[in-house]
Amino acid sequence: MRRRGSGSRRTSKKPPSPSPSEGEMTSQHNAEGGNKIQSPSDNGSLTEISQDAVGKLLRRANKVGTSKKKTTVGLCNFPFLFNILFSSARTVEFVPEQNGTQVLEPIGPLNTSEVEHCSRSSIGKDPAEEKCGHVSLDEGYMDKKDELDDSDWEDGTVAMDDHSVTIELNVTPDSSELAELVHKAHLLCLLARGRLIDSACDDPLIQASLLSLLPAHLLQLSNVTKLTSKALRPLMSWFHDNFHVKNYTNGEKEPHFALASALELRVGGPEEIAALSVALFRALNLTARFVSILDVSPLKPDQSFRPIASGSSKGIFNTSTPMVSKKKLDFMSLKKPLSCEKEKLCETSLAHSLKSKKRIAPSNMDQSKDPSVAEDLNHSVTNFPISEAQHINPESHITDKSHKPKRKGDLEFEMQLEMALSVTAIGSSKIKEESGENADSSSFACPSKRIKRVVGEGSSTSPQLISTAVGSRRVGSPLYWAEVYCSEESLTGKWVHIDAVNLIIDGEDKVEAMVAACKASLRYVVAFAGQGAKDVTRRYCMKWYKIASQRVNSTWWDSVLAPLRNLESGATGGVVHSRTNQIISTEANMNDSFVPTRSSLEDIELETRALTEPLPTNQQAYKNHPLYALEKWLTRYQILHPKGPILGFCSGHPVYPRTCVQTVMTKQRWLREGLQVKPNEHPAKELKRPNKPQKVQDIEADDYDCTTDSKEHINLYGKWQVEPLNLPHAVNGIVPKNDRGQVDVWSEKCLPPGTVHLRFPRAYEVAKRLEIDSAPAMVGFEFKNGRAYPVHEGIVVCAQFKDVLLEAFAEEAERLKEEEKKRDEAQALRRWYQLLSSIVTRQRLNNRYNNNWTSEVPNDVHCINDNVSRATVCDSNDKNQTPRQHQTDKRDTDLDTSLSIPVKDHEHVFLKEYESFDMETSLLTKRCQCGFSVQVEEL
DNA sequence: CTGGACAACAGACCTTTGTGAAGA
DNA sequence: ATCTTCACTTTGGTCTGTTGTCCA
Repeated sequence: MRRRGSGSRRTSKKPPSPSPSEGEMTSQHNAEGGNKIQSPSDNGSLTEISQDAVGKLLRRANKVGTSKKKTTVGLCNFPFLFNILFSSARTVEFVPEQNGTQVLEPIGPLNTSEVEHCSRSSIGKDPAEEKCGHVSLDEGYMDKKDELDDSDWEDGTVAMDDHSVTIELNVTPDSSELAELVHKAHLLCLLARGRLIDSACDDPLIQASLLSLLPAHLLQLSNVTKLTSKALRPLMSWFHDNFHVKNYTNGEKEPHFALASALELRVGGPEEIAALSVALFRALNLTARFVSILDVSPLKPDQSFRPIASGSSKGIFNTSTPMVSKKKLDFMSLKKPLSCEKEKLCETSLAHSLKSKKRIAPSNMDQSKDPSVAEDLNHSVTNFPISEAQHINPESHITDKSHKPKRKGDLEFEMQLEMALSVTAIGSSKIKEESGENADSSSFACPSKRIKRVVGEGSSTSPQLISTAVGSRRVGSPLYWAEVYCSEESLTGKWVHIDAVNLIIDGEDKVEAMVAACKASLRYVVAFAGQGAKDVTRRYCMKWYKIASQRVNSTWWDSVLAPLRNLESGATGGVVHSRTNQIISTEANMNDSFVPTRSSLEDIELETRALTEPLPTNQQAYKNHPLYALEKWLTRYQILHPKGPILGFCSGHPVYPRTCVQTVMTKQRWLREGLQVKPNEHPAKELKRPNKPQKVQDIEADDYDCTTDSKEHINLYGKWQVEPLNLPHAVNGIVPKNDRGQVDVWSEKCLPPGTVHLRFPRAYEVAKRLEIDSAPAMVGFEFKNGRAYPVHEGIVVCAQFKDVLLEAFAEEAERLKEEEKKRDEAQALRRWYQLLSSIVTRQRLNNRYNNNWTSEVPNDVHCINDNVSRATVCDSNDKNQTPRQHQTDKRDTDLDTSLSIPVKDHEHVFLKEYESFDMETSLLTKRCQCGFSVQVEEL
């Protein structure tokens, strides 16, 4: 089945729960299912921001849609945006039992996995790569779409291939705006997604299940008061032995349920495994965060968006393409001896709580045994058995420094093989698509692909190999990990990076290299805890200048994160968990004096990182670098002052701190800032004046050579060369004016002391009438026809006249209003007179030249007030002002005469009973007892 | 293959204070 | 003679960011 356009989409049935419209989104959602938002400040603002962004997006897309341009990129995502945001709020008070039922619904409300998938995989990709594969995805889309303007969706091309959606992306001329909106909305989605996972990590059931699996000696970690990263290694070894990353999806399951499934099967996607590690830490009363790279669609258009996420990371997210084939799983399982003990344990612990009927073959289960765990207690990560590690997790060998390759070819082949197995479903499907052959065979058949090794220089561990097939799609990129707060890790404690997927502990400085090796960038790294979030990109990104331009406007991002940061710091800052015995009370309730909190210490740490970024190696990076500058890349109006210190060199050019870069301006520009150049200051910089055709000025310049120099150069001055503007004071009510008899009011700062700027209209006339000295205020220039025209607005007067003038203006305004009213009334009278005169004239002419005038009288007689039951037709002054009248039943042959006879001493009375109304002509005929009648057109 | 340097290009920015003829 | 209105003509050079190409 292949559906295209909205026509066919309309036929799809709606999901059970109606989707709220844009405007009602928040309220409806909150009402639905009784789910409340925990923190109004949090979700309120977040939702508002989300709504705003999504609303803009919709409007923008609708606009583009109506202009017959394909902008499917935004359209596809809108419905998901709604849903993801709902999901975000929905999870705050999450009850596992309820969700179990939700998840089991065959087609429920669009869940976030679809959103995630689509947003990760759909945006900005080539049509051929666009596979968003979920039926409910399309249905959710349909549902929302129906509530929106149908017509605006016609241009989006969504073709369905069985269970997949093809999205075509065409770049529109104003796509930058759209790209930014999509970027923002996508960010919000991923934020919400992170909160979902974080919420799942707090699930007591999952935590309890994890604890039940944990060997007794590892349980002691919960009593450790002085935690170091080293102490976590046995735990991570055990975890890594027992939980495996697979190209496996938990389908459409809601995160809590997906986590539970992964826990039960001990196999899951990277996100699930990382989340389980977080849950485990939290179960052990450790302060832990779930950290995720928000792999968001590009901020700028025309940048292809290839999600970092490999298919393996989409465990929770459903994907369009089938996940790793059964064959692959079997292949993996064949390598791994099984241990069913854990599985049984797992089953018993979860069987009652989880209704999952899915069970992966036991072959996917654990292959490690308890004894090995015991042995590994004091084992470092790098001593992990090579073969086992490789088999357990293809990526785990990355961290293995002691691994000795047999032969280069063999190693490459093995790596390729394992990568192929661990690669995402999308990856495998892409291989199929691109090579047109079996994914397995394609990956196996290319052992000659070069292996790139990225050596990460770790602080705690030895250099690690990060491997990826060069030229192939990105695989193994870390997307999710945990951060555990280790109080003994440094003087003040430290958040320690723990990547359970790749078995890396305290490898924060390796993340960037690993991500870079996968041809990705970490633009946003966000840590989630306590339903909140905090941007910790600085911790992992050493080359901030590379990502700064790819990040959204920091003001917006900070405002989005502000409420989430509070939640996050509330959860991790001081008292960690209410159920914990390990109270780390570094927070406010210590005493009144300032106590540095974890959050504030981390802020300082991140800020320090921002200020100690290493010098870039390429010159262009200095162009807009926030910390460093090369003189070469300064702009026309920039200068180094002071010129030093030199922080280093780049390609022979000295590197200066950015703080030395000062902006220089002309005297005129400083004037606008309310500043003037100090006397006897030499220009800090001279610019060559552009060679404009000077016309007459050239001739003058020839005559006065002494002025040529200043004409040819623009003198620029720095901030240190200026002082506050010293304008002449207003004296004796006289406004100091310039040589043009006006005051240049670039800003309020430019007003001479003792004067005010009055902007009301006709101010000049009012001041003139009161004989108050004033000067026109020139507020700027308008450029028309290649010339500058001064723009005047209001006047400048001495401050003491302000009130007088304002009063006068008020009186003037009142007077003008009165005059205008009188003028209007006079004009109305004139027009009435004109109208009635013309009517009478017309009647007279008709009477004189056309005896059958009555039949031809147009029905254009308008009675202004048709509710009036009386009409006075006598007018002693002007008989011609009688309303147009005609007698139908008693016609005088000489109407002119009849009209000329004043109807004195009689006032026509039109009684209701004598009225008649002609429906056809809408004419109401009123009759007086005297026989006089008036026709009135009903308005 | 990658990154740096450079050129080309497009868009943004800055510019910065009437006059003469015709008609009322 | 004086005042008011209207047409005139639609810059253009430089900076800056982006993109493509070449080369080490």
